[in-house]
Order: sequence, then C-alpha cells, then structure tokens
Amino acid sequence: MSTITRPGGRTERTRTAVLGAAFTITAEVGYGGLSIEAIAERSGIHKTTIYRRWGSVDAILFDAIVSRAESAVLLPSTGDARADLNAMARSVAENLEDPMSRAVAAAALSGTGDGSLKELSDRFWDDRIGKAAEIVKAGQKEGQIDAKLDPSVVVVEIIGPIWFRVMVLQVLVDRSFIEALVDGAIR
Amino acid sequence: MSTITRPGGRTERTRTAVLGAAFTITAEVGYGGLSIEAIAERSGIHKTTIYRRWGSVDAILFDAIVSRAESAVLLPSTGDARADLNAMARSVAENLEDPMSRAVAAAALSGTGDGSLKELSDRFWDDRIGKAAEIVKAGQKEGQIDAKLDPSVVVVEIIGPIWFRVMVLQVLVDRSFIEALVDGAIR
DNA sequence: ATGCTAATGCAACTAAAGTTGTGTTAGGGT
DNA sequence: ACCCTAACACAACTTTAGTTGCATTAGCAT
Repeated sequence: MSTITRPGGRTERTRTAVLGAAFTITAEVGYGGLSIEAIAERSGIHKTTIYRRWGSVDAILFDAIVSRAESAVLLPSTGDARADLNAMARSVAENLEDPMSRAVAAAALSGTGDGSLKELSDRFWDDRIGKAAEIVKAGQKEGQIDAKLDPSVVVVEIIGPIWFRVMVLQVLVDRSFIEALVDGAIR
Repeated sequence: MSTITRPGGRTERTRTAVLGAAFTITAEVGYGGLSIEAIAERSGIHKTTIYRRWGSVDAILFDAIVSRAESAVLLPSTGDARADLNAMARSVAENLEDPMSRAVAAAALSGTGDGSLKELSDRFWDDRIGKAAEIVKAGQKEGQIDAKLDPSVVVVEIIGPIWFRVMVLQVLVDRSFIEALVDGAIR
C-alpha cells in the first residue's frame, strides 16, 4: 500500500470499487456483517485480488478512512468560543452517523488491537481533540472560559457524552442536549 | 434457555464450563478472537452441545452477562451527592476494565443489532442510568445540585467521557479526571 | 508500435466454521 | 431399584473463509 508502482487507471478503479463496496455493505449490515467475500461479490473484484492487496477487513477499513481523511471536520473559530464548540459538537454528532465511522470504531473496540487500526484511531483522535482544544484555549485567552480548566478535558466532556449516546445508547442527540453539554463543560 | 426442563448437575456444569471458558478467552484475545470452537476446546464441552444450546457467540455473551447481573454496581447514597457520584463514576470505570463488559459493548457496536443483544444493552443502561439519576435527584432535593438540570443528562455527562476515554481513546482514567467530570456535570 | 511486468482473474486447493444423524450418559420421576 | 428421556458426545457431513499456482490483462517505459 505504501509503494504503489503502478497507480494507473485499473489499479485505482479496483481500489475505488472495493472501498465503495465496503462502505455500502457497512452501511447495510455493519461491521459484524463485513466479509471479504461479500466485498468481492459486491465490487466485482475477484477475492484473490482483495486478499492480496489488503489481506483483511480491517485493512480495508483503514484504507477507506485514510482516503476520506481530507474531508475531515472543519473546526470553526469565529471568536465566540461557545458558538464554536456548539458547531464542533454538532459536526461530531453528524459524523458519528456515518456508518464507516461506526465500523472503524467497532473494529477498534472489537479487536485485540491489530496495531495499525489502533494507531490510526490514536492519530485520528489526537488530531481532532487537539484541534478542538485550540477553540477552548482561544476562549480562555478571551476570558470566555475559566483558564483553570484543562482544554482537552473540556473537549472530552463534550465529545464523550455525544459518542456515548449515539454509539452505546443508540439514540439521536438533539440540539438542546449538545447545548447542555457545552454549557456544562465550560461551566 | 428460557425453559430448562432438567437443571440438574450436569447441565449446570456444562453451562459453568462454557461461560467460564468464554470469559477467559475474552479476557485473553477480546471479542474479535472469540469463537465457539475455541470455547469448546477450552471448556472441554463438545462443540455440538454449545451450538445446540446457544447457537452463537453473542448468545453466550448474553448468557454470561445475565448470569453476573446480580453482581451489578451498587449505587451509594450517603446523602453527599458529590461523593456518591464520584463513587459511582469510579465503579463505572472499574467495570469497564472487565474484559467481558468490553466484549459485550463491542458486540453491541459490531452487529446490525442481533436484537437480543441490543435489548440487553438497552435494559442494562436503562437500569444503570436510572439508578444513577436517583443520586442526582436526591442531591437536587437537598439543594446540592441545581434543580433545573436534567438528572439523566448529568449522569451521561459523567459516564460518557469515562466510557469514551477507556473504550475509544484506550487510556486509563485517573481520580482527578473523574472529579473534574463530576464538578462539571453538577456545575 | 512493441516488450516488460505489475496487477488482476481464474480455478483448484486447504483450513476453519457450522450442521445433522445417531448413539450414549445421567437427571429425575415412578 | 427401575425406566424414561433431556442433555450430551461423537463422527461424518456441508458450508464458508482463506490460500496458492498459473494464465491473462493492461499500465507504462522504450
């Protein structure tokens, strides 16, 4: 995956087909229903090819996520920390509705820690929490948020409950819940 | 499972052996590494028996959890809401370190919702959040907590970040983090 | 255009998961 | 003590997942 010697048309087409099929199937039956054979059938790509290029379902998920990494959540910074955090929280909730995000999360939780997936997960959250913490720091600089609070703890106080509600309790989050979270986190 | 016509010695012994093996294997390799064949080998119970009585790994997990349901978290009520919530939060964190809890959570997240597991998960959380909310309500009655706050939201504001840190970020929670959560949740 | 070979397709194989039919063991009632 | 049968063990089977050797296709360089 790291050294693509021939990134021409066909190689890219099979990649697109496989990742697309993985996405579709995940949306339909979830991580538990994902299998390489199913992806092969859906994508029209022979299973041998998939086994040789990726080797496992988790590796496909890894690739799929990395390929969509550029479309990450954009963190606003209007100067109003409370509004920015609310917008950030909403984008987190929306992103969690993405079946692929769910699948990757489930994969990370299911495995013994395949290693690469754990690493991906770590980097993803480091990045996202770090960026969100910048909003908190800006708010502290402006005096909108208590300077004694740990920025990353504030972020987890917002993201954690959203994650918990959507993924564990499996109920949708409404606007008022998010606002309550933000208010509680910044006191 | 519902109508046990002969709950005598042998039946109970195989049940204990199977659930015990399931627990041990889960602790070692996690949910992803669980298979009925492995459980059969470890427990010494023939795989045919397991397939006939349970039918799937998820059903075994279901049974294992139900059989330990009585050893649930005990919710303290000393009258000091803050202290009680802190104790509750710590027990949640400790419980999450239980590999079986992780496995059930992963199973619930992995599947399309096998139905029975989703139901188990729902009942489990309804019960736990409901009991924890009682602590909050008591605190509100005593004037220790703002009466305008939604008790179940307060509970999720405490449990959610703990869950998120342990399960997603996969880092341990320390005492100060828990205290910060409780303080934030009850303002 | 032509040749080289990475990438894919195909079929046959091994391994593991899951199922079914039949005989055996041991609760629990009489 | 005896019998009945639920629960279990065993073996053979079917199905699905994963692997390997070889033929074919199609990027890409010359």
